[in-house]
Amino acid sequence: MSLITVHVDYRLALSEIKQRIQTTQMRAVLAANNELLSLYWYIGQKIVTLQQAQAWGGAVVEEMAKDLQAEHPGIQGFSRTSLFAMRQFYLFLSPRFTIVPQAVGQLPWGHIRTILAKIKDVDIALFYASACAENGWSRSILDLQIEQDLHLRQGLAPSNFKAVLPAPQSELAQQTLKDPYMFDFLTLSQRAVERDVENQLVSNITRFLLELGKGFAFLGRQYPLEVNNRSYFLDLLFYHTRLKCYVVVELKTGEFKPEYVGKINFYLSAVDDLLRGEGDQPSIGLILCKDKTRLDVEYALRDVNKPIGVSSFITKEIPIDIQTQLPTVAEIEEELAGKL
DNA sequence: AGGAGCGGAGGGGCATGTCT
DNA sequence: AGACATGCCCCTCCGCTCCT
Repeated sequence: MSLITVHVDYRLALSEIKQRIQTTQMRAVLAANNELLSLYWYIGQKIVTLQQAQAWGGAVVEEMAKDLQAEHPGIQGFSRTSLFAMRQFYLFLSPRFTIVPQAVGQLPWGHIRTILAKIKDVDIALFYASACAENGWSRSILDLQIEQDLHLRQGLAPSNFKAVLPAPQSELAQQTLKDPYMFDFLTLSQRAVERDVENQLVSNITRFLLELGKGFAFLGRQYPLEVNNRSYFLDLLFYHTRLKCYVVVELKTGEFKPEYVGKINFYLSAVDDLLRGEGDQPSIGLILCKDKTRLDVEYALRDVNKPIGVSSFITKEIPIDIQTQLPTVAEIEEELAGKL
């Protein structure tokens, strides 16, 4: 056996061990978290049972918090507030579940408290719990997604995926698109043209990718394609790692027009011919426009054989009347001078 | 080293319910 | 009706980790 082979074997083994250490650590943390949540569930259940059986109120919670804290001075997490949260946790989920549901068991306690505080419907809560576990959101991102009603937008974009893609791929593709997209990190005037939107999207690429969702890998803007000695440029090009296909995005700052479909259809054929590789699924088109009517989109997509979706997007626009009402620099300086 | 981001925790206080 | 109890939400603080 040559030295080089030994070297390669060793490197391979080392990387496999490293990976195993990581997954074991992760599983241990998850298991510990699950145990903790089971404890919280149990305490919540105990409090509810006591309150029902003895017709006790919150005073018992107060008392229990005091006693537990006195009993375990080093251990945190048993304050009055925390015990109330455990009680709420149990009351909320116990009509449907006898133990901590799987999606919820993967979340940190702080995330669960956020969901409990903001969501009153069990199904919607479970939606956010699984989305959060799947995407690894921090608490502030979870907050943002709830505020922007992700559960109402996911999978709602009108498309022809069902008609032109085979079953599992069409379902997955549909779930990937939202309607509308929230680009509220963009500040645009009424006259914004496509290139402005594109510029801002690219300079806010982290927020943009977060809003698009998991799996979108950014390949470029104004991506050049050579067809028949003529150059065409795609507004934005992505590869979706889970769908295993290219995603062509066309930006329109105005209302949806049927001819946009023809254009993106052409781009999709070009991408399928020039870029699509052996294992790649058919490329998908997404038209992002400021406005659309569902019927227009349905007609425009009806007899198109490339998978295309249409979503609108919402930005933080500065209305004209406010723009003209904004103070001038001189006015601000004057104001400041008065204060000092 | 220190700044930023994250998650855990608890205090303060508000809204509603209940008792006198 | 007013006083008091109860439930729980918002905000902030703290400690930890990771990155620069």
